[in-house]
Amino acid sequence: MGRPPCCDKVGIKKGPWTPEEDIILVSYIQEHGPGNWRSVPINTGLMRCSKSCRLRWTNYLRPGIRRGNFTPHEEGIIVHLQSLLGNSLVLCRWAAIASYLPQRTDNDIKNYWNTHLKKKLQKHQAIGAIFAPPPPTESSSSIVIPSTTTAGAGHVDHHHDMIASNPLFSKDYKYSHPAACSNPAEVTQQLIARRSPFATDGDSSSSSSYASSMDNISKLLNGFMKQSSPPQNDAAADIKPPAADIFNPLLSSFNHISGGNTTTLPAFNDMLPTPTPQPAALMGHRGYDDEPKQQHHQQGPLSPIEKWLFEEAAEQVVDLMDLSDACCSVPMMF
DNA sequence: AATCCAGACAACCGCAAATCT
DNA sequence: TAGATTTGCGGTTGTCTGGAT
Repeated sequence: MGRPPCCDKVGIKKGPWTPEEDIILVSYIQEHGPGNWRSVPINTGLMRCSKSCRLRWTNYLRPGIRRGNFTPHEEGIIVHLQSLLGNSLVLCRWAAIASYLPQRTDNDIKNYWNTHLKKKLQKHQAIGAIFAPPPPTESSSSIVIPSTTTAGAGHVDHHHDMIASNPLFSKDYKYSHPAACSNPAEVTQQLIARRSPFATDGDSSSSSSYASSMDNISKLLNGFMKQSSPPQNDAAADIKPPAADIFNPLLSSFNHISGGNTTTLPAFNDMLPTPTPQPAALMGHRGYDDEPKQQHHQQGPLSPIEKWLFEEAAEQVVDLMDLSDACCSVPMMF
């Protein structure tokens, strides 16, 4: 007696998305906005489940997504927050971490962690196991929590070790991360400031994110518009072709934006990610897409857990600074 | 040139929480 | 209030690509 099924399981297409499917999805969302995902495959004729449509949009097609290499600054944030969120809660909160990097998706961050940062840290920790001073004693005041992440499976992590042994903190991160300053209060403020998706931190690279995403979609649209071949299979033949009156303005808008003009397409502007760190992400609340949008824009007070995390982060940075000072004379292995 | 292998990343799966009737 | 359903998240898998042999 709940909601009707979003889609029929029979005939659902899986695997990589085709440019045609992307176009259909983008054009539909451009017209109707994201949300109400169960209606997307029904109304577009896409042979995909609503879940797949949402994932495709969220992780790939959504405007504002920044693709490509992660900066040392971003790496620092990820490693830092992963050391906090990934080891202090039951699960690693990729969504919470992603909320501090509005231009990156949780999937991207997760992938980047698993393919790059995890190995980087493991390598460093392996070296550290040989050269590092004795581990802290149990009398240390820091909280020791069993790791539940894949990265840390089977061992207990100490926050200080995690951060102090972090090559990003001791090298690139130390000098590029705005939070890597000597004032713990400022560090906390900076972390809190990142709750705002529109907070500027002087990162010049951030300005390119929207354009790069627009560029991708523009290419997609261009490629699609050039194609004159009919759908290659029966299933695709059933797909309702997007109307030209949707595509033409869409294409011109994308070209306009990706061409360097800062004027944004209003409809897409409204759809820009609202990556305000959601207390829900920390508290386990599951928000819905069709929730009132202003809810995501509100900064709101910090949840108790967030407060605790930020306070602890500030305390740990103080300790980190002590450690960094102590280790400054030690040549880095990188 | 062909094959193998590892890295990168897109997509899927399962689960839990929220929502609806 | 119960049960069905949707939605979102984290973990995992599958596929593609580039480099090495």
